[in-house]
Amino acid sequence: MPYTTHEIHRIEAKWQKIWQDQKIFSAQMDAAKEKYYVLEMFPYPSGKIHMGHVRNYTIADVIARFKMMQGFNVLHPMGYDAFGQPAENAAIKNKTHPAHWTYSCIDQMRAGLKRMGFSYDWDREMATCDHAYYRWNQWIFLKMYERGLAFRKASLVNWCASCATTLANEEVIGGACWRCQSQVVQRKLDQWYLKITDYSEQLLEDLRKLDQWPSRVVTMQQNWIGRSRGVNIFFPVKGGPATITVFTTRVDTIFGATYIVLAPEHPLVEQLIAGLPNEKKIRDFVEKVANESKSQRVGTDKKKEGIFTGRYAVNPVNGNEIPIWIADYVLMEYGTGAIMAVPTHDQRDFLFAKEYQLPLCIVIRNPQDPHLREEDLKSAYEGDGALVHSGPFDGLDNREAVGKIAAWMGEKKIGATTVHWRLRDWLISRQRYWGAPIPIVYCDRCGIVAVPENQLPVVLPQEVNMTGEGGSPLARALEFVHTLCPQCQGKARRETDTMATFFDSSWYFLRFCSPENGSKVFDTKEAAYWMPVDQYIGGIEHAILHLLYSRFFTKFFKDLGLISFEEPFTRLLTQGMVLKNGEVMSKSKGNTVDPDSVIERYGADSLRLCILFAAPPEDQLEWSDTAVDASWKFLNRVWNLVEQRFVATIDHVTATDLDQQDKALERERNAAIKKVTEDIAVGYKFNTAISSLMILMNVIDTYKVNKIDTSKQALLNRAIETVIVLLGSFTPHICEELWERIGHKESIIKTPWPTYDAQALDQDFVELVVQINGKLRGRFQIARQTTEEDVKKIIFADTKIQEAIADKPVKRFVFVAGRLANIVI
RNA sequence: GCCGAAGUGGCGAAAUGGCAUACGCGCUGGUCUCAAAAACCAGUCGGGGCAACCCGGUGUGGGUUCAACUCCCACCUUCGGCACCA
Repeated sequence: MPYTTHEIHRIEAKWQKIWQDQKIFSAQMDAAKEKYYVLEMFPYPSGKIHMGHVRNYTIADVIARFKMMQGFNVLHPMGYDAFGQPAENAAIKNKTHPAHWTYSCIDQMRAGLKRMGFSYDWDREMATCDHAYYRWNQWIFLKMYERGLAFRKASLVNWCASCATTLANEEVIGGACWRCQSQVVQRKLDQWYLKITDYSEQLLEDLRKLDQWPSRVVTMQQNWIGRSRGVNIFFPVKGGPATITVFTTRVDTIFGATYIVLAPEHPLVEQLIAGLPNEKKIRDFVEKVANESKSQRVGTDKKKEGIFTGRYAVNPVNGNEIPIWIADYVLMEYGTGAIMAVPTHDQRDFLFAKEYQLPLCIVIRNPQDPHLREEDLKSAYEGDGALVHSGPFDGLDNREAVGKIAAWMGEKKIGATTVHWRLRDWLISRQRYWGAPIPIVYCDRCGIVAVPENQLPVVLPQEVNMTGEGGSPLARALEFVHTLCPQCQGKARRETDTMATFFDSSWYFLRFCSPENGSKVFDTKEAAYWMPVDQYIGGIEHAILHLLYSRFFTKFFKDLGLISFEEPFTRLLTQGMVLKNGEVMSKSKGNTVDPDSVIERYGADSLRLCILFAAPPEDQLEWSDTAVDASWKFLNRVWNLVEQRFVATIDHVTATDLDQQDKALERERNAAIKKVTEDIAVGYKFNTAISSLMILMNVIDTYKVNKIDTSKQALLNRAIETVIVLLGSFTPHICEELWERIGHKESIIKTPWPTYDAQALDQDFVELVVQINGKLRGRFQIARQTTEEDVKKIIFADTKIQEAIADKPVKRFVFVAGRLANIVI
């Protein structure tokens, strides 16, 4: 029977049912067995699965199945990151409820996942929009609130007008909303924050432990956390009473500071300009900058603009009086919102100083041009050199001077060494409906009151009027809003913002260890056994957002004493995107390929094989219809091989004296075991693992069996079995079917992973490459153990080699046993 | 500007410093067929040669080495991240 489309569908459904009925992938804690936790970043349920999901989950599935066959106790769960704005938007558009929309998407998604035959423990399936899940969000929030890690503050926040909600810093990509790409503006609002900055040091330090993460992800996190060591310098304002604190990483240039610049939003601005003659002009300027969006303000080629306050500060190292300016190129969010300007050694300051004719003073001598004068400078010199005009530090190398000047300033109490972080606290309030309610109540008498633990969950009300406009929808659900204060029982109001959905996904991997637990956020014994996740797999787009937040939550749980490890994900794989015609597949570009349509024609196995074979997991993958066809052809070959050449009545390999053909078959069989095992284990090189199976197939195809000789048939049988077992993780349905057909009773998953015989890999004769001066000049079939001396004799006796050498003297003879000889003449 | 990754046939791609292009696609020719499809067999980096074989060749230019896709230096291109970060 050929491997027809009809047959494929029958077989795939059959085995999916068997796996389900027998609970083959159900994971139970077992202290006697070594665990392995494979997890892919759980999907946002937006409808049917797409090729990106298929790729992500196929990679994970191969790893999970491979580990199962290697005898690990594998946890491989799946769930849905189900809260979020798209559900709300879709509900508004289609006049339905977000819950309805979300659960119907989940149904479609689950069906798609099952059709692919993934090895999930479906008993652990969960969705974050279920109150059995999000009540623990609320619990975590309360624990953070108790410890001062969740707090409310009024400040400028990122606001996306099109999404009608606030955004975390991590959600602003290049000045635009991560979801809808509209420009983000600043708004002053009272909002809830998580104090992720308390963990800056740990989040940075522990990156060192992540040696099995892609280095670029580690680097991106490093940059995001952005530790910079420097000095806070205190500049007294002439005529007092204020002191301006300036942060600098270049304290070595302090003697070259010729003016000071404040950010327009700097709190001292008001005090400094009050009562000055040009007060109004300055205020107008501040106003003008405030009205610019961030991207307008920091636009790449934008000219720096500023205004003189009329006031002066005293440089504490030399007593120089320097003017205080306000300029748009200084940002309130970074450092202290005030800088000392050193135009000779900072290009930004240089451009500004030239624009407004401010003074320059060289303090680092450029070794290339030591006599350069200020008036000849074409740009700032940002390199190294010896200090000049720097009082007691003249002549010092500027890098050495950094520490010395900082120490000196510290002693004189005119500066203090400090560390500045780029990481900001995490804004989690969202003015949207479809999210976990923040468990807080506002009481006129008691103020901000946390909802007591025993009153959780604060359930999201069903009936809400959503328009996508006019603030939090929950604020209009009066039955929800009006409540009693847990402390005084007086009238109170609930918090009507919901939590950012990244909160939900920051701890789901822990919940998967005990998803049914109704009394605790997670079972600590289960978590101690299963966690950390051994292999995490997902897209690079989460390099900062989700992965940073999850690391933060993990550290928080450790501080709560619930877990004992620091990092949630031991090894991380970021899979490449799936492209069509050179562009990322997306609905808006209209270049998607529906996995279902491929499955319909070729089956899930061909789709899986095609995706695994086309490119290494981390690389981009260009989708090709012909490649699926090729995968199907290959599986068809395997199918026909079993049908036509496997003889079930012969099952033992008895022959001991193998001929050349037998040895070649055995060599390829063992080589395939070695290659597939190593390729999966070392670098998830599925593409080359599969190619080695194709090579084995090619050898099997040419292997001839004498009908009378049962030992040859036995060898062939064994080679066929090896193909099926090794292929089993890649294309599980067809392999289970064939495995059963050749007489096995148990699932292929229960079969131990095969081992190879190193001796069988050795060849009696090897091809020795002979080079002359590194150029290929001949090949010789030589017995494997031939010594260097004997090789020399054979080679130099060869007429072609003799011709090539001619009469030139041999200077050197390089010999690599079993591989190559190089004659240098 | 800074940081990171990558650049190899017509295409997807492969190569512990040791035969460049494995494996697959596509293409060409053949077997089978009335014919086609499928399947199978052979060929397939460029140039020269009837041929054995020779020459060139992994983004560019240098270097290290008996030997470089691989290591080092400089540059070009593409992609990704960060970015008036003081």
